Amino acid sequence: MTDLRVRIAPSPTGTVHLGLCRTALFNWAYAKKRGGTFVLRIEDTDKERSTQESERAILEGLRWLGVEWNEGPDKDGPHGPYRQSERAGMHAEVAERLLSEGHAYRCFCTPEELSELRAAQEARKETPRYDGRYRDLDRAESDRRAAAGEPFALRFRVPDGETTIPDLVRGDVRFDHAEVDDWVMVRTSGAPTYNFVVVCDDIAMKISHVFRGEEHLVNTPKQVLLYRALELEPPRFGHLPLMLGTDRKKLSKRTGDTALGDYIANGYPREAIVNFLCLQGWALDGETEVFDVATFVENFDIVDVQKAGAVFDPEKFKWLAGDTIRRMSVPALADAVAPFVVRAGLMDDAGIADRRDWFERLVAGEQERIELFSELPPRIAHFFGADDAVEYDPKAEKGARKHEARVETLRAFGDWLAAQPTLDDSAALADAAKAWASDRGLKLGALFQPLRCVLTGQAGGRDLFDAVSLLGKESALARIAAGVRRLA
RNA sequence: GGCCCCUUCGUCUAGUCAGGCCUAGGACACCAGGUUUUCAUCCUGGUAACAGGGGUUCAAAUCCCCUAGGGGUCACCA
Repeated sequence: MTDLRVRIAPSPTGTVHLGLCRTALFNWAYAKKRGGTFVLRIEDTDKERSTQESERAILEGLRWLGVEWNEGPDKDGPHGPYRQSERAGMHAEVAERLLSEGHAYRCFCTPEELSELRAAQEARKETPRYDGRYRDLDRAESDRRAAAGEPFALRFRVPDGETTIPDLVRGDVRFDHAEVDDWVMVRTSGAPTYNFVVVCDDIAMKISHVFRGEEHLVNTPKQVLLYRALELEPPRFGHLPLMLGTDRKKLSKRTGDTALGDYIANGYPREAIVNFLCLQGWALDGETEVFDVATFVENFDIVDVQKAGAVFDPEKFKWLAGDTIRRMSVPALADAVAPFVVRAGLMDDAGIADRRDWFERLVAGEQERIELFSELPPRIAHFFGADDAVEYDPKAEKGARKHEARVETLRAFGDWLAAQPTLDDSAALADAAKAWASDRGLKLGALFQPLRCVLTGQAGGRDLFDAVSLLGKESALARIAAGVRRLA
C-alpha cells in the first residue's frame, strides 16, 4: 500500500444513482491501479433524509458492480468509524479549535432573520449571501450570549484574498474570496454541515485525492480554506464531468432511469453497465469501445478524463448490453437469464436444473436476438403454453394465410414429421424438410411461413427446426393439427 | 442575475497539454447493399462535426482574445 488514499462518500438518501456508481468506479480504479486504498464513507449528516435502507442499497449496489472498498462501514480500518454520524466527537473538537483560534465565529441569526435577508437581497436582484453581521461581534459578548443559552450557528471566517484550485481534470481554477460566503460549519442544532465534516473526515482518513462530480467544484474553495486554517495541505482534487440527461441537464429521474437497481432489474449485464459507465467522460483509446474492467483499471488515469458533461445515451447503453450478451458463453447466459424466466413464471429453478441441456438450447436460440435479459421470457413464453392456443402474431398469421395451399401443406408436413424417427438434430431435420419441400415442388416460404406461425405464433425468430426440435414431436404435431383448423 | 466550468458528427468520443502525420479517426443511431428459411446476428459501403469572429504563425481543431450558447452553483441539503 502507498499513501494514496481515495474515497467515495455517498449520502444514504434514496436510490443508488448511476453518477455515484461512475464516481466510485473511477476512484476505485485509480487506487487499484496504483496500489492505493479505497475508502467507503457514509455521509449521513442529514438525519432527516438518511436511511439505513439506502445505506444498505449503496453497499450492495457497489459490490454488485465489483467495486470493493478496503475500508468502510462494514469493514474495519485504522481510520474509522466510516459513518459520519459516528464521528461527532471529533467534529466537535475541530469546531472548538477553529472557534478558539478565530477561524470560526458564532452567528446568532434566527432562521427568520436569514430568510428576510435573502428576500431583501433578491428583491434588489442581488446575489443572496450572508452579510457577515456577526463576523465582528466582540468575542466576550459572543461568549456571554452563548453562555446565556442563546442559540447560535458556527460560521467559518473567510479571509480576504483568492484561492486557486489545481484541479487534475480542469487545470487551475481561481476563486475570489469575495465570492465565498462565511458558510455555516455547525448548525444551531449542533449538527455539523457537509462542507465541514467532509474536510474533517478526509483529514482523519488521510485522503490524498478527491475525485467527485463537478457540482462540488464551487465548494472546493471553502474546503481548501478550511485545510489552510487547520494548517494542513489539502488533497489533490479532480472534478468529473456531470452525467447529463437527454435534456442536457444533470441526469435525473425526469429523463429516464437513474438508479442502478432499475438497470439490474431490466436485465442489463453487469459488464455492460460497468463498461458503459467507464465511457462517460473517459475513453480507452478512442477506438475500442468494448473492454473489461481489468483493462479499465490498467489504463485509467484521472488526467485523461473529459471536461465536458456527457449526455447519457440509452440507445448505446442498450446496444452495449446486447453486445455483451452476444459475447457470453451459453451456460453463463443461461445462468444470468434463469432468474428472469423464473420470475416470469415460465419455469422454476428445479425445472431448469432438470432440463438444463434443453434450457441452454432454448436460451442459445435467442442469444443474438435479445439485448437485455428481461427480453427473453416473452420470446420463449409460447413454448410453455397450450398447444391448441398458441397466440398468433397478426403479422405471422397474415404471412401464413397468404399461401393458398397452407392447410394441405401443413397436413402433409405433419404426416411427414410424424414419420421421422427423431427430431434431435435440428440441422439434419432442416435439410430433410427442405428436400421434402422441393420434392413436392414447394417453395420454402410456402412451408416455412405457415409452419412458423402455427408452431411459435411469431413472425420471426429462431431457426424453425430448432423450435421443432425443442418442442418435441408431440407438441409440434399438436400445434400443426391446431393450425390446420385455425388457418382454414 | 453573480461566480465557476464547458464547447469536435444527433449522441459517446480520438486528436488539443508538446501547432504540420487531420482532405478530422472510431462507436451508437440512421440510410443503402450483401449473407440468411423468417427475425436477429454478421459483413460491406454511405450521410454527418472542429460554435462564431478576430488575431499569432510559413502552417491552427490544436496557442491568444472577444462573442455566443450550454451546464453547474449560489441553503443552518449533500
